[in-house]
Amino acid sequence: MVEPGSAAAWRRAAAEAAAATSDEDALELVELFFFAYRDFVGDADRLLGKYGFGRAHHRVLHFVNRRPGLTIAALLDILRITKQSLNRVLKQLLDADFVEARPGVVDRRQRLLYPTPQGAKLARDLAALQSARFLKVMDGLPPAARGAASEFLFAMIDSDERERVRAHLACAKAAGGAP
Amino acid sequence: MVEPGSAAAWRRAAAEAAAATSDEDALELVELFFFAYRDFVGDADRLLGKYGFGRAHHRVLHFVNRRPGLTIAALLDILRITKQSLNRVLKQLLDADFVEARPGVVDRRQRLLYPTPQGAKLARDLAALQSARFLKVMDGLPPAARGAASEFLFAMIDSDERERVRAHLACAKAAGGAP
DNA sequence: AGATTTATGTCAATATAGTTGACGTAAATA
DNA sequence: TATTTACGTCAACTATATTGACATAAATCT
Repeated sequence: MVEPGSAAAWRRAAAEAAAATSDEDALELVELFFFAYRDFVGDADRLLGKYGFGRAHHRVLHFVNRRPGLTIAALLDILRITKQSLNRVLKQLLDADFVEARPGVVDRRQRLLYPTPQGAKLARDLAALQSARFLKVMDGLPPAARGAASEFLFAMIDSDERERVRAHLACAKAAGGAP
Repeated sequence: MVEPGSAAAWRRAAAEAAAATSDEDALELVELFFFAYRDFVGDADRLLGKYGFGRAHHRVLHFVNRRPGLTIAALLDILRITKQSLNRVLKQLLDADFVEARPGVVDRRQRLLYPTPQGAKLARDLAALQSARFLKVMDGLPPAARGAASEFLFAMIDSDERERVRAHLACAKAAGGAP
């Protein structure tokens, strides 16, 4: 493919082969990301269907379980939806006794959200499904590549959002949410 | 953390530190994947809004542009939605002259879908946005980790779907779709 | 103490993206 | 000729989100 005598062409090809990610590679990554996410959420969708819940319920239940005592405002901030949209889903989870709301102790206007025992169980089951996919993938990856996957995902997040995500992870870890 | 004298505990800790992915790590990956995808699609959403289109239009336009001459059936197979759902968005794309349908030459029942010039341009602009995120991420990653990201995403796809995805990518590459 | 802000709830209308089910039509195929 | 295939379409429905307006109780400011 490299024409003999063309130093520029050779240099270009060498540079590409060495490290750079081409536009075509990037497009492939875009599509792989789409397909990977499609299958990733598919696992949980099937289980949620048995309870008459959807993805919206999953997200709420997940974050409530992961950070018990979460306020409405904090949840809205994570999910990036309006309170009206959240309220519909949250009310169903409260009615079905998967989530419980207690008035805040320091600020009684707040409603602190906690998973009920059955809520925590469903959250764990859903997380187990999705974690299982990751565990299997990581297990099949060469050890050196494992840290890369996590680094890669973190880098995919908006740069001005990374600190908040990092804080959320630290907070969840400290709370010992659904381990 | 490692109690002296406990060989079993030491071996466990060493094994974990060496390679294994813990349940807590897996949970973190689940959340990172959620946040990464949220921001990834956010880029395109903003541009689509200017045209009055949504994510559904994006997906159709993307795959039509990537594999010109795609049939309805093939598109349904990729998107995993019903033809009624596809038809609504597809009709809008046809009406707005972003996609064109030509009767199949070998089988005249088929409608082969092609992007119009302005459809191809929008598809390219959208792809450029999302590719840019990947290019930036890959550029910031150590060279050794770059291949890992692609491998990782591919491994995240359902095992019984990987062949079809591989075929799609090969097909798109051969067609030279929107490079 | 009274005024204002904050955290949250709620009603109503609307949009987008998807579903199931039923029926129609033209072209390919057995 | 009969059947299957590829696609279109009408209708009713669900899920998830939006905007806008208004209500309430608790915290906070002056």
